[in-house]
Amino acid sequence: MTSQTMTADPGLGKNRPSKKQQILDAALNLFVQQGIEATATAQIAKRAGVATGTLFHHFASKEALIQALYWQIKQQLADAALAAEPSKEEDDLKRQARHYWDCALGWALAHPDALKFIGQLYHSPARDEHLEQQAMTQLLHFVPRMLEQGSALGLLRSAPMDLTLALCHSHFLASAHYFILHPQKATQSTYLDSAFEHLWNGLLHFPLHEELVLSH
Amino acid sequence: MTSQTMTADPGLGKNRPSKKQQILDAALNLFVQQGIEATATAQIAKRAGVATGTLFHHFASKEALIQALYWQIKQQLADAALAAEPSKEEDDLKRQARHYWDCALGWALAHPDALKFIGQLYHSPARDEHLEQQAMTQLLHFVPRMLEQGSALGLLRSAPMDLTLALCHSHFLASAHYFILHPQKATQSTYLDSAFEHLWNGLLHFPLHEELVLSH
Amino acid sequence: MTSQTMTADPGLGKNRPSKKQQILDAALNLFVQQGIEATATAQIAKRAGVATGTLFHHFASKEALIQALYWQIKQQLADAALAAEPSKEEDDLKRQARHYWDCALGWALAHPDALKFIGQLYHSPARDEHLEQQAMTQLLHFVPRMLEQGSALGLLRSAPMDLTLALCHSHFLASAHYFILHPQKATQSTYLDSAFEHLWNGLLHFPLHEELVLSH
Amino acid sequence: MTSQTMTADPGLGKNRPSKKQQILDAALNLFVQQGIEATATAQIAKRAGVATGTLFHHFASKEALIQALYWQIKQQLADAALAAEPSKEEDDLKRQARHYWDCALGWALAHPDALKFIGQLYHSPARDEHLEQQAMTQLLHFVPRMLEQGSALGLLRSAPMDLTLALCHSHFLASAHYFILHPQKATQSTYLDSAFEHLWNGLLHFPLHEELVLSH
DNA sequence: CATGAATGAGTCTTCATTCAT
DNA sequence: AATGAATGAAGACTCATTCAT
Repeated sequence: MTSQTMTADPGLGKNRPSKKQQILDAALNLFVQQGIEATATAQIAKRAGVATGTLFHHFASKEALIQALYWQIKQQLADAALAAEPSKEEDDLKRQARHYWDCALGWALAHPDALKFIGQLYHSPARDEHLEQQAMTQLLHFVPRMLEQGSALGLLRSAPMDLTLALCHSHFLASAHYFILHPQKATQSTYLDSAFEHLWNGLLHFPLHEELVLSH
Repeated sequence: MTSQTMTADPGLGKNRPSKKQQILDAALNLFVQQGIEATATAQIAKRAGVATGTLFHHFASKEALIQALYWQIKQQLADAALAAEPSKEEDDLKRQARHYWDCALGWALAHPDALKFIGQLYHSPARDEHLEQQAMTQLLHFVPRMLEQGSALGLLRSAPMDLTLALCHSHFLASAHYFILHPQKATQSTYLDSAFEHLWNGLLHFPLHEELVLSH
Repeated sequence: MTSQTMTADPGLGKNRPSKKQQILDAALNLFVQQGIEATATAQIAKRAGVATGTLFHHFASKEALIQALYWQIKQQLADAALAAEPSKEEDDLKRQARHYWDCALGWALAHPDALKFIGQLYHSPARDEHLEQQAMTQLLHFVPRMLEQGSALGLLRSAPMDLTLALCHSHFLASAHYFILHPQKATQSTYLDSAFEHLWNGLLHFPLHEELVLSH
Repeated sequence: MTSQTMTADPGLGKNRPSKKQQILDAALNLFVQQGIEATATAQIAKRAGVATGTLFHHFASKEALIQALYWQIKQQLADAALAAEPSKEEDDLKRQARHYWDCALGWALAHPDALKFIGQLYHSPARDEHLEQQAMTQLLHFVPRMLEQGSALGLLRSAPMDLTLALCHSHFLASAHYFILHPQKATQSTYLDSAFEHLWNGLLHFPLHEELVLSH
């Protein structure tokens, strides 16, 4: 929660969020419910309790609003994953990975709309590839770091990094999406473990692998 | 197994596809390039070489067109995966899985637009969950069948089926997407193997697992 | 029922009405339910159980269909009123008028859609004034005849004929409409008498009139 | 009693009517000339000198515009009839009725389009029966009041109220329509008197009635 | 900063009519 | 005579954006 947008909230002592944030909140909610294109700026403004014109004072265009929202969410997600960074000395890479996974998944479950929004943009042709790259390198840099670490230790398969990153990203999104759709299953460790194991095992390097399969 | 839509093409001897198919083709192309919402029905019709009204003669609405397109693609994908069904006697489950994987991935690479379209719809709030279920059970029934088989053999982890299915689906989509974006990598077995291994290993059941990790 | 459209019904011995008549029937029904403009020719054809093209074989245009329908209905209404023409010797003009009124109203109640259709066209700017005149003079000539007769006898006020005709026409339409909307009231003579008396008294010529009012 | 829509005309000192009123005026004019269905919203906007969107800023739909227009006209008509309410002490009910009649007819002749519009809607299947009821009870309440009064005095026939109301309404519409079509006749008292007498006599109660007819 | 009426190009969809079969 | 796929102009309505207050 560190890099929270602190735009000099004009609300002074009051706890009411700034109009800008109200707009972002309203937008997120509506985008997820109805889709991005299907949501009119006027509707966002109404839901946020401001005038139509006000929206365009804070965001140059609808497109800019979408990108600001996207960036804010990615930032919050990274913050959440890094919130209580595990001691670097932690010798167990898996446990470390699980720590990040739990933090990120926990945040996702607490902010289902944010996750769904990310998902919506993921496959959109309007997706800003450059923005995505930035987010990954600036915010979620710990993911490639861990992968390299594990690979160097011989624990993880030495797979192409960019492919692996893409697969991890998609795996996380799919898992989070699943648990958001079935909230009661997010409380059962069977399901939670299974999702993480699926990812982790997929990354592992197994000398015994072939034997196991052939001698089934 | 060819459930190809054979709508008694009125072109008879001529090889020209039916207007309905022309519309579907044009729609797919434009949807992927510009996004679904950003594509006007009039533009689809023009690209298809028919009148605006013709589109609505064949599809009740833009929404119906989208669903018809989705269904057709899923059907073709299933057909492709089942095209040369491996001998049932095949004792190696992994090889069998790889066979399906290669067929499906091959089709995806040959039809990048179709894949991208599926991806676009995947996270859309307009997504018809019911249709998705139908597609999975009617067309891609071989996936759950294999998972159960492997689980019964003790080869695969006994994970919740619905979660596993969702993760496999997303993994396939992400992989295909990656190779479509980087076509030259789709010719290198390093990459191709890596993508499949990631999925397969994630599914495996390892008695030795914990030991391996702890004794790294 | 004399001038029924006898278009050489190709149905031969069968009792099924000709396609042309089926179209007219379907059109009437839909026009009344949804409005004329709101009813598509394709819908009429479907309801009539014929192809879209067939409609345009029998009627040059939608407009022509409407006019044909209008004419047919006016004809049937006139036929109904004249069905059992009272003996000319009938000395009581009021009884004679009531006879026509009852016949016409009876037909209207038996054909509510027909009446509503006439009503719809009554105030339409698309109304063909010429056609209306023709209908009045050719089919309902007995109305002006009676008015003149009554006026000559000194029984009816000598009011301008065209104004009186318009008022009678509108009175009949309004009455019929009322009884169609409230069918159970069409069985009570209180209501039926009241509607007719209202018209008839309005036409009467009263030397005693002013006195009655002033000395109330 | 002037329930005129006084929507705080933003024109301030300027005499230019609000855009909303401009739209209503343009709509009335075009509806009457071409018919309601035959008039495009874009055409209304153009005639009103505003953008297409502006129309839908003030009225949710074409349907809503029609209803707003209808309501405004009924209001103005009621205002006109009640403009110079006759002294309550007026002992002659007929003279009182004639007063209302003249006021209403005068307004109708001064606003022929308004009258024609009412007429068009009168028989439309799109007619909102509920709105009609409201208009009658809220705006034109003096009509049923007079009828009851006259009936209590024994002057008017004790006919069913709702039927009588419908007949009076239709009679007024037909009369107004007639005079609008033949404006020069609206200056001759022969015609004006005749129209009113027709209505009034139709309402009267005549003990001598039968005798008069039988002894013609 | 905030407002919300105004804009007009653009969207999806309808529908009377035609014509090859 | 009957069919129904095809047409494309036209319609109602939307919406991102601007601007005077």
